Parts: sequence; structure tokens; C-alpha cells
Amino acid sequence: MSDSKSQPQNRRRAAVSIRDVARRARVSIATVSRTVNRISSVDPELAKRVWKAIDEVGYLPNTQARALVSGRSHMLGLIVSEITNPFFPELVQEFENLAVAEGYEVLVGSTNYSPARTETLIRRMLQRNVDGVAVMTFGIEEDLVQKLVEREFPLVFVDAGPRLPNIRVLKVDYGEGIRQAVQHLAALGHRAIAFISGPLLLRSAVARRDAFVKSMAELGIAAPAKHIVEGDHTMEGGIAAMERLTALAELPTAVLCSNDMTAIGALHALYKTTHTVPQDISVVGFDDIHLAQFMLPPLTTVQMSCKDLATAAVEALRAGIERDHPKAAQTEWPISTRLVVRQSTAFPRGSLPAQVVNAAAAKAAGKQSRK
Amino acid sequence: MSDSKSQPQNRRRAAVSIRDVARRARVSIATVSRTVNRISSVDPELAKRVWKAIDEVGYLPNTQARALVSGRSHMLGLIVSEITNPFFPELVQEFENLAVAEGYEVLVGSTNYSPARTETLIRRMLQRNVDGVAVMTFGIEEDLVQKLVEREFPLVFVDAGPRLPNIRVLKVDYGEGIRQAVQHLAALGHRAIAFISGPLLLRSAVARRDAFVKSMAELGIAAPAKHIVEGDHTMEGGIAAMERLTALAELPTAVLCSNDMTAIGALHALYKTTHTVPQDISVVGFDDIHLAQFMLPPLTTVQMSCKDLATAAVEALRAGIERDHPKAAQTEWPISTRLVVRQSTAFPRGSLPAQVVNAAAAKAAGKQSRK
DNA sequence: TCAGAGCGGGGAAACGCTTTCCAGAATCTG
DNA sequence: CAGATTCTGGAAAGCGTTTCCCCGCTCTGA
Repeated sequence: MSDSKSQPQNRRRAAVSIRDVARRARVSIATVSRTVNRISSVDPELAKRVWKAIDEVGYLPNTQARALVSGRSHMLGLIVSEITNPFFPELVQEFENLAVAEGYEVLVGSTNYSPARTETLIRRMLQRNVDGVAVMTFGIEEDLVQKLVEREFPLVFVDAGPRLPNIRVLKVDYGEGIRQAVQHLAALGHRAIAFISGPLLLRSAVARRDAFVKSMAELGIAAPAKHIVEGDHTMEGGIAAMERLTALAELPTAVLCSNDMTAIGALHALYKTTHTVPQDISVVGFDDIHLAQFMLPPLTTVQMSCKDLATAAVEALRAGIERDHPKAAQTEWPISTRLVVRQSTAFPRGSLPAQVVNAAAAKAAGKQSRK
Repeated sequence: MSDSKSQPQNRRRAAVSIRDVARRARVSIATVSRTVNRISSVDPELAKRVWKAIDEVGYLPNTQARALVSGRSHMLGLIVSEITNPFFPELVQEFENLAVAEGYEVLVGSTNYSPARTETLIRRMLQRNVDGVAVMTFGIEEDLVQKLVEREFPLVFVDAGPRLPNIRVLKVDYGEGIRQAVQHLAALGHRAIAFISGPLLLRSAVARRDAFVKSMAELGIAAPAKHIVEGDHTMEGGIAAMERLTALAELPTAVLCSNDMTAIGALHALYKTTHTVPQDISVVGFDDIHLAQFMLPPLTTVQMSCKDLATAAVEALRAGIERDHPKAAQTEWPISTRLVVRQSTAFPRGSLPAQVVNAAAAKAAGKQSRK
């Protein structure tokens, strides 16, 4: 503890400071600072003495003070839409691992699709002096971060964002993965393929739907409006959307969902209406969250790797924060998607005997789902 | 921007500081500070002028500087074991909401059951000067936080922790919920009830298993060792454990799981071995994560409310941090658990015709699962 | 032998804020 | 109207770092 003479009552705990180390090692605080920051001009012998003192008193540099003087807090903000959607924890996890490895702390916040929440979230992050913010809400809130934009803050968006020097964008190629999914279904013989979209105020949801429509058109398959229903990327939304599809005069033979949670909701709705997946209807998800492979049946889905997203986000942020970063000039970071075939897709009902269907599906899954 | 005369190149951005406000409002910085901190001695007229200036220049108090002088960072640490286990995001969400409402920021970290990770996690939190830490890893790592304990740091543990003045414990009553679950199964006619535990190095996992054994004993039902298998609170672990149970000469008629992820794994394993839930075997989970109700079939489970846990954790932390907190002296915070009946439990196979079983189960679910 | 270069280390300023101390003004009391 | 009391705002002292500047030492070459 730093001061033996006076124990101030108004502050919480007298943490051990650089001065304690300096006193113990009989050097100036400047030397301690240089030692800690591994500045080579410090005499090795002296440095050893300082390190010993640091160890003895249990000194940990105070990050706040460091941030105050350096102007860099070494904190990154990460804004997601909904932490309870399993996709995001996976993303947060990856992001955090990478950020910590680079010496950054992460401040996470979820907007829950509320502008007011986003507003305070950003204020909080500004006050905490984060060095940059990744807005991984997939295509909403861009207007809300005007504050950050004005301050010429390093920012990372997904899909789209204002074209400004300090703003970097992760461009997800929804087209490729969704094309693979549609072709997979078409190859199995499906023609009545429905699509459950995400909330259409999300740009990424629109992009996914458009990719679906385009892929269908490429194959010359009709995609009637009644087969495209809007969900909201939650299980509840998936259930509601699927119920609208099962209420149709004739059920589509396959349904592609804008994310895995929607697909899980769809599976649930089909279970409740005693339809069997994939015999009665094939279901495809999007995201490939960890849970997907544990659904009943394991979900065929389009993989958008969290790890890729997190890696790109951290790299893009650092490119904006750190001077002389090799990729400082890069503004777009491509993210690819690809189909992972599991057991929720099969030949449409009636086209082949069930055993053959299962065998074929299993074979397809075995062949294609290996990474 | 603060200084027009020199734009320093080495620091990132010249944030607007208290001095800019003072200049604009033509008062001293002390007056601005008092205004911001709502100290009543400031002339209302003057205060209004100051607020106007604050608004005009877009001033946000620098939290780092504040923390430096006040000794309180207004940050809370939250340590969980695994952010990708859906239980924890729900907990994090609740915790964060409550903390932010009280003016705290949250630093989240997951240990992934690695002591090394926990070590660095704690060091990071200490360096960031958090005001207190909630260790919600459910009964592991207590020894690892020795550092924090030594510094007389406000700490919150779940289930158990060293008995020290600055340490508060959330005591979860596993017994009650598990007793309800066992009684529910027994009432349906089950006698061969298995239990898939969590990793037994987790105290909470041991507590849950012991509660199961005790409840069985209370009803005079045998709980043979072969019916108690160890999982690890993941889906993968649940699958493996369930496979060991299905390999037994005779399958138990019901299985109680130490958490919902295990139960989901169990459902998956049963699906793969073509057993039907609940007709062939009943499955009960623990936690009541959001996903539970969307499983196929919706999972009967013991609810341990995240909201209760988060509320208690934040309150307990504040009790340790803030002087004169009304509950400063309280060291234990009880958390209750209770059964939520859904559709993964039914009469054991053979005891009644399937239709009756389903109807009864549905009725039971309808009656008991309403909150 | 000594001037100048090189280098390691110490003193002190600065970062943005809070808090304390103090002086001056305003109000009240006898 | 003098003296006491209250109130308000300004100045200054930190909080724990980093960093700049300068001092004193040693080394080299003339």
C-alpha cells in the first residue's frame, strides 16, 4: 500500500502505484515507467532491480492514468443487436479473444433494436474513451452513430456505412452462400422453395432476400410473393412466419431462412403441425451457429463464420486506430459464406421412397459437411 | 475542440474538455464541475448557462480522469465460464441492464474453464480498476481469485466463497427445484430416473447431483450409480452421457439433466437412436434458458432465473462498493429455483395408451407452465 | 589534457478532472 | 455602521502515468 502516513478515507483502496515501486527500487518514477515500457535505454542491471521491486509490491500499472496521458484507452467498443441471439455471443467471444491478444479491452453493448439504447450505448463508449467501435448490427443504426462519425472516430460497419476516411466496412458476400443453398435444393428436385426473411429494416436482411430472389431467377425457378414472408430473426418470428406458410393451400417443399434462429423457429412450427423435416419439407438456415448442428434434425445452413467476421473487425479497427498500420488504407474487408449440408434437407416428398431419401441425404451430408 | 493554437500529432483526437465549457460559459472550470455534479451551491442562473455551453460544445466528462481522481471507476467486472453457453448471455444481458441503470459499466470476461485465462482476466480487471467483480462461474475458480481477495476487493460468488468481509455469496437453492422435478416424474409413475450431472469439479454441479440423490431418497426410489453419469454442461457432453445411458441393458424411463444444454444434447442423442421424447423417455433440464421452450419437444426444466441472479449480483456488488449501502452488512443472497413443466415429460411408456399420455402431458403442461 | 559526443537517468510538466482552500461579496445582527 | 456570518467562484493541489528536457557521467579523438 502506497502511503503509510495517511490513509485517506474518501477513496476506496490505496492501490500500489509507480511511486511505491520507485521508492523500493531506489530509482525515479521515470525509470520505472521506462522499464515497464521496455525502453531499451534502461540499464539491464537497473531494470532487473525494478522488475524485482514490481514483483515484490505487486504493482499493476493503472490503465486509467495511462489512457489519460496517452490519449488511447486501449478499449474497443463492440455493438451488437442482441446478445441473446446465439450468433452474437459467438461473435463476441471471437472478437474478445482477438482484441485481448492485441492488448485491447472490449466494451460490449447490445442495442436490442432500440435507438434510445443505441444512443446511450454510444455516449457511454465515448465517455469511456474507446479507441474505436465495431457496429455489428448488420445494417441498422448507421444514422444513429452520427456522433461518432462527426468525431472522426475509427468505426467498422457490416455491409454498409458512410463512405468516410475513418470508416471501414465488412462486406459480406451473401450471394455465394445463398446461391449454393438454392442450387442444393434445386438439385434435390425442389421447385416450391419459400424464403423467410429477416426484418426488412435490416439491410443485411434485404440483401439476403435479394440474393435468394436472384439465385432463384438464375435457375429459372419462380419465387412467388406468397412464398416470401417476413420474419424478424428470432425463433418466435420463425414460428409465426412458418405458420403463415403452412396455412397456404399447398405447402412449399423447402424453406430457406434468413438466419438459424428463424430456421429453429420454423422447425418448431413444423413439429407442432406434425410435419416431418426433411421428409415433408426441407429447411435451410443461415449463420451456422454452434447450435445448428444439434437441432433435430441437424440443420443444413449457410455458414457465415464468426471467426472471419471478428478477425476482420479487429483488424479493420486496428487499421483505423494505429498509425502506420499496414492496412490503414483498406476500406473494405470481404467476408465469404458457404453452404454446410446436414440433415434438414432431402428430396421433396413423393419424388423417391423415404429410405432412398434418407440414405441420399445422409450421404450428401457426409460428403459435403466435412470442412 | 480544445486548443486552437497547437494540434498535437501524437494523440488521437482533441476531445472537448471541461475547459472548453468553462471558457464558453465564462466561468471557472470548478463551476462547471460543480454544475455537472449537481452541487446545489451553484447559482441556478449560472448553472443554466453552463448546461447550455455543455450542450453547445458537446462536452462529455472524461470517465478516465474522473476515475483517476475519485478512485472509483464505476466499472464492474463480470466473470462467466462460457459466453457461448446460452445461459450466460442471458445473465450478462440482465446484469448489464441493471448495472448501466445504476451508472456502472460492465467488463465481461469468460474463463472457458481455463485457470490461465482466469488469471489474465483478473489482472486485466484489476488494471482497469473495476470497483468490484462478480464471479459467476458456479463454483470453480475461487482459489484463483486470491489476488482479489488479498486486495480486499468487493467480490460476489455463486454458491460458495471464502467467508471474508468483502465477499458476498449468492446462495442458490438447487434443492427445491430439483425436488419438484423428481416429484413430478415420480408422480407420473417414473421409477427408473437417471441423472446427467455437470462436470463434478464445479461445486454447483455437485450440489445439483446431491439434490437429485436426496430427493430420490426422500421418495424411497433407488438411484443406482449406473443411472448417474457425468456430463460437462455442454451439448456434446449431453450427447455422450445420453449415449452411455442408452447403451444400458434397460433404458431409464426418465432423465434429469444438470443444465439445459445437457438436456438438449440428450434430446439429440435420443433422436439419433430413434427414441421418442416423451413417449419413450422423459427429459428434464435445468436453468430454463430461453431456448428450452423452443426445443422439440419443448423442454420441461427447472427454472433458475437469470434476472434474479443478476439482480442479486448487482445489488450485492453495490453493497460492497458504496458506503452506507442499506444492505452493506448482508453476506448471503438467496436465489430460488422452481419446476416449469412443458412437453418433454410424460407417463412412462407402457403405463397408459399414447393418446392418453399426450393429452395428460399437454394438460399438465398447460396447467403448470403458466407463470 | 580537454572539448565534444553519446548516453543513461532524474526532475518536472502535462493529461482532464475533482476537491479543497481561500478571498471577496453579500447579507445579517447588535 | 462595524463586525460576524454565509455564500460563491477562482486558484491550486493532486490522482498515476508518460515524456520532454537537461544534467552529469564516460568515452573518443585531437
